[in-house]
Order: sequence, then C-alpha cells, then structure tokens
Amino acid sequence: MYFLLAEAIAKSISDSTSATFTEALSSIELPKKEFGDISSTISFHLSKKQKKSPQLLAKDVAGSLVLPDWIEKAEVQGPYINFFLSDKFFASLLEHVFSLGHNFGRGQKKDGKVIVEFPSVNPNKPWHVGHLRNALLGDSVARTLEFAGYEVERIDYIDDLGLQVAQSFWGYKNLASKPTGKLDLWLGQQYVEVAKLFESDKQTEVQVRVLLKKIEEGIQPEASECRALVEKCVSAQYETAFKFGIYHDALVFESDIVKTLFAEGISLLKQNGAIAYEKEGKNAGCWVAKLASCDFEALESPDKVLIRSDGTATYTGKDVIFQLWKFGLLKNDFLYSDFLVQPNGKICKMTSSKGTKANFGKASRVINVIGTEQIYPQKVIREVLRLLGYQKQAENSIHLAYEHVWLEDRHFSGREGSWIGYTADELYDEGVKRAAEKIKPQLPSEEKLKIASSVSCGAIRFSFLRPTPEKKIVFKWEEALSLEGDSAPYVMYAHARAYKIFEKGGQGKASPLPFSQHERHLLKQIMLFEKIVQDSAAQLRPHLLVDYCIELATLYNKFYSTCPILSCQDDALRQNRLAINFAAMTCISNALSIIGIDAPKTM
RNA sequence: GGGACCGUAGCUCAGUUUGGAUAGAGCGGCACUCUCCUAAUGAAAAGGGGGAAGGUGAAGGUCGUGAGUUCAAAUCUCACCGGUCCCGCCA
Repeated sequence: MYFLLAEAIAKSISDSTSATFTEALSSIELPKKEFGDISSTISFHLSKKQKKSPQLLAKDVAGSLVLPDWIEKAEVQGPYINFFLSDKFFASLLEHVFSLGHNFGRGQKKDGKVIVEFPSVNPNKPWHVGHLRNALLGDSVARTLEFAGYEVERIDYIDDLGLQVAQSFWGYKNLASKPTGKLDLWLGQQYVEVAKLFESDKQTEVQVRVLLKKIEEGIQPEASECRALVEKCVSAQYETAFKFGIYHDALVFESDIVKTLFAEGISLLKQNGAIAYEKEGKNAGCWVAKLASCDFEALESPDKVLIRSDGTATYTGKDVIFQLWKFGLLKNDFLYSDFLVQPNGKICKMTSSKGTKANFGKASRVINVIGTEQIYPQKVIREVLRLLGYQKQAENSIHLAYEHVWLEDRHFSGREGSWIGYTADELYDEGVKRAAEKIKPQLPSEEKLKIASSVSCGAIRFSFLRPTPEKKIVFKWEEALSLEGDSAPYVMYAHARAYKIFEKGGQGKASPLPFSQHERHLLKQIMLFEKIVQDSAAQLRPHLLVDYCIELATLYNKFYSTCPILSCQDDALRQNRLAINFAAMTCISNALSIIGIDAPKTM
C-alpha cells in the first residue's frame, strides 16, 4: 500500500501543479514523525522553474490539492508539505494485511531468473565465521529477491581441482591419522599440517603436484577417490549450512566445468576475436584479453591472460567460461545427479559425469557473492563478456562484494589454521548454550532446545547481516552472539508476545476508529514493509530488513505497553487493537523469514 | 606507481546509491526508581558506602581534514590524512 499511497499523492500533486508525475513521485519522502506521516519537497523543484520562493509555493500547492480519502490533511511547514494519513487508510491497511497473510509484502512475479552463487568454500575445511558471512549474505539476498518476486537459483561452486584439495587428498592418502569426527573439521586441521610439509619438504610438494595433475586430468582411480572425498566434505559443510537455514539448488564442480564446458568455452573466446594470441613479449604463447580497448582504466593491467601457453585456462579464464554458462551462452550443458535431500525438503543437485539434464543456468542476472579482494578479477569477467559482444550480460554480472571477518590483529587463514576455534559450528553451539540459559525453565526440554537453536541462528544471522557488506567485521563472541538490545531475540520476543495475544484474543476486526499515536506509528511501519522489501532487493542489501525488523519490534513494544489489548473493555476498540496486533505479528514473521530467522510462538 | 573500499557519540554501527526540516539506534557510562548497610540507647539519613533483574530520564557529535558546487551537503566534486585490499601464465 505504500506504493499506491505515494502514487496517489504524486498524482494529486501533478494534477494541480506544473510538476510531472515522476517529479512529484520522487519528491515524496518520509519525514520525522513530528512533522507528519509522509511529505513532499515538490516546492523546491517548482521554485527553480517558477522563480518563486518555495515557502510561498508550498502554500499555493497545498491549497489547491485534491486529496484522496487516505489523506486526512496536508499541512505546510516552511517549504515542506506534510500529509497526515486518515483512520480510513489505516483500516484499509489492516484489511490489506489480513487478506495477504504470509504473502503480505511479497512483490509481483518478475521476468527472468537470478542466479546467486555463494559461498564457494574450498572443500577441504569447515566453514569458519568468515565463510559464514558470505553464506548468510548470499542466502539472505536470495531470500529477499525471491520474496520481492524474482525466480532465484542458488548455486555453489565447488573447486575440487585446486591445490588445496590436492594437498588434503594427499594427506588423506599418505598420513597416518585417519578421519575422526566431522570430516570437514578433520580435513581442515590436517590441511594445516600438510601445508607446512608442502612448504618445507620438496618431496611432498612433488608428490602433491603429481596428484594434482592426475585429478585435473581425470586419471583413475585418483580422480574418483578425490571426488568422493570432496563430496563427503561438502556434505559435512552443509550440515553446518542447515543449522543456519542455508540451502542450495545445485553444486557445480570445477572438474565438471573442465570436462563439459572448456573446449566450447575456449573456442568461443578464440573465435570471437575477443582475445588475442600473443606471439612475443612476456605473455608469448598465451591468449590474452586486451582490456585497454574498452573503457577499462588504462592504469590497471590492460592485458589479462585467460589461456596459458600450455593451453590450460587461468582462474579468470575458467570464471569467464562459468559465467557464460550461467547466462546460458554455451551449447554444452552439465548432467546432474542428486547430492542430498535438504531439511527444507528440497533436493540439492550436483553436476556429475552421469545423470540427467536439468534446467539450471540460463539466468538473466548473475550475482556472485565474493570478497572485495576479487573486485579486479570480477571486473575483468564483466569486461571480457563485453568484448565477446554480450553487453547485456555484462551489465547483469553483479559482484556482491563483502569485506572479510577479522580477528583483532589478524585475518583468517586456512593454511595457517588461524580459523581453529572460530568455526561456524562452534559459534552456533556457543549460541545455543547461551540462549538456553535465558529460556523459561518450565518449558519441556525438547522445545527449549528448539527455541535455543532458533535464537542462536537468529542472533548470529542478525549480527553478521547488520553491518553493510563493505564493512570489515572484527569478530567478537559477545557481539556475534548478542541476545540483547538491537538483536534478533528482541524481535523474536516481540513476535512471541504478539502470538500469545493472538492465541488468546484472535485476530480481531479492523474498523476506522480513531487510532492513537502509538498505533499509527506502528501501522506506518507495517505500511513500509513492501517498500523495504523492494529497496532491499534492488540494492542487494539485506541489512535494510534487519534495521526494519528492529524498528518494527520497537514500535510494536510501544504499542503493547501503551494500548492494553486483552484487558480493553470497549469491544470495538479491543477488536481493532487485536487486528493491529495480528497485522504486526504477520509483518514481523514475514520480515524475519526473509532474513532466515524463525518467528517463535513462545520463548 | 596506479586503482578500489572504509573513517559518523567512549565502543559497535544505521543514514551517503536518490542532497532537504533538529544526524538516529544499541552497548557502556551517568542520574533517578528499588534495596541493604552506616550516628555511644531507639527512631531518623542531609551526607557517605554496597547491590541490582527490571523501569524512567538526561547527557554524549569539528559526520577524518580542507576547499568547491548548491537555496540546501554526513550525502555530490576535488585535494589531503589514517586504515584495509587489489594490480601474476600463482592459487
């Protein structure tokens, strides 16, 4: 209803002034609540054209407006025109929320598919809190886009041909210790050992390189053994993912990209003239993208090698080919088999040498969730697509860049093992422990565990999603697991509170009785939900929803403490308040679901 | 050498993409509320000390610095300062 309201106001402004509808619409703002419910700065824009003072114009405009019945009155304050919403508007809003229920806020279906690729963690270690940030960002962006009306596909890229995996695989085959406990954790710890050996012992290095070459070339039995180990490791990583409500549609293995897409991708690159063969110089024998020819800053390295002199592709070369696949620009396609059934009931598929065809890829927009350190290579991918003539796909290649999670004085390194003690699993478990201490002791222990799990997941999601992605996070246990103040439990508790009242009093019935201050403020926030969903989807910034939830819960709590509901004697008023309570509950629940947090009935 | 991002209250961060009214939260700290102790016998607490789940209130700001554009700048432009990252046929 926010959009309808803004359009209605813009229309009445454009009808009675020289402003266009678009100008009028862009002049609509949300003022501080002391000034009014919604406002327009149109007089500033008009004053430029008409050479009159904005103050005078504001008066003229406000006097001549024909207002829809959703608006009680328009008031002029200096150059601003402030509108006050009518009780009728709020009653309609309540009916609107009632009729949509858990679809309240959902955007209309939009054309085209969006691929979100995340978190693409190397399959030889457990997720640490840094990987978790990537995964939560990707998951929340995917949820937001879905709720906003887009078709979304969640892809996870599995680099099963890297040096890291070869090192872990070598250790798995050659070292004395055998896996115990969760496989990803064991592999990660072992990788630290192997990496040291690899640095110090020439023979180990040679053996690992030989092994790497074998798995790259698909030589058996090593290639199959390694693939099996990688799959087991990803399964273990996904146990972690599921605790946080993170799901995927398909895993794409690098080995399958090499087998299925490479020949076609490379010939496409060569044919198209987008990349050039270097006969001499430092890149002699390589195929190189000449980035200086497009409007790439000339000062960044203008030549980027995509195909090495030995005919293999560089990282960026592979990424370009994978990106082409994501947009459906290659003829060859993967086969898929089932990877596993996820707790949400959906099967996660994986690319595979045998299996069936599926309709993954062919997206109109691709969002890669990758750290800021890869801004340059991601930009190269976009430019190469442009060189290939895929202008539109280049524009729709989006790098969702996020800053890393740090410890006070160092960053996380898989090789050095600085992540040990900071895995996503440990964080989650600690969160469950802390949450359990705060839950009503009278609840049955099974329910207590369920709530503690939700609270832990919620608190962590909140603390990782709240800062904007480009902000570095210094990891601190107390902050990551904060259960007080601006935190998920605060919002979850507001929902539980509303649910209790709903359970006892029902969902009420809205009527255009005069609404009190606190009721109006709460309802206005509910009205904004649709706008926040669209803003958040357009900007790929889930933290807007996090902030929205906090504000919503705060306004609900003010309503709760100032407007008695169940004890209200006046029946019509009671019904109205029950309706507000129900609408707030619906809105909190819907908003939380987009950022992957449960809305509990009790806690 | 070049480029990108970050810098807002003591701390952690919103707000910058789309310029607009008095720059917002949370945490912490402060005051009050509550409570216990403290006077040669008893009551009493101006003043002092301790505790605290909660509640209430107020305080806290050169928006990194300086210039420019504008009726209007945290927001746009430029320069500078501080921090981080990137600029391989590596991974």
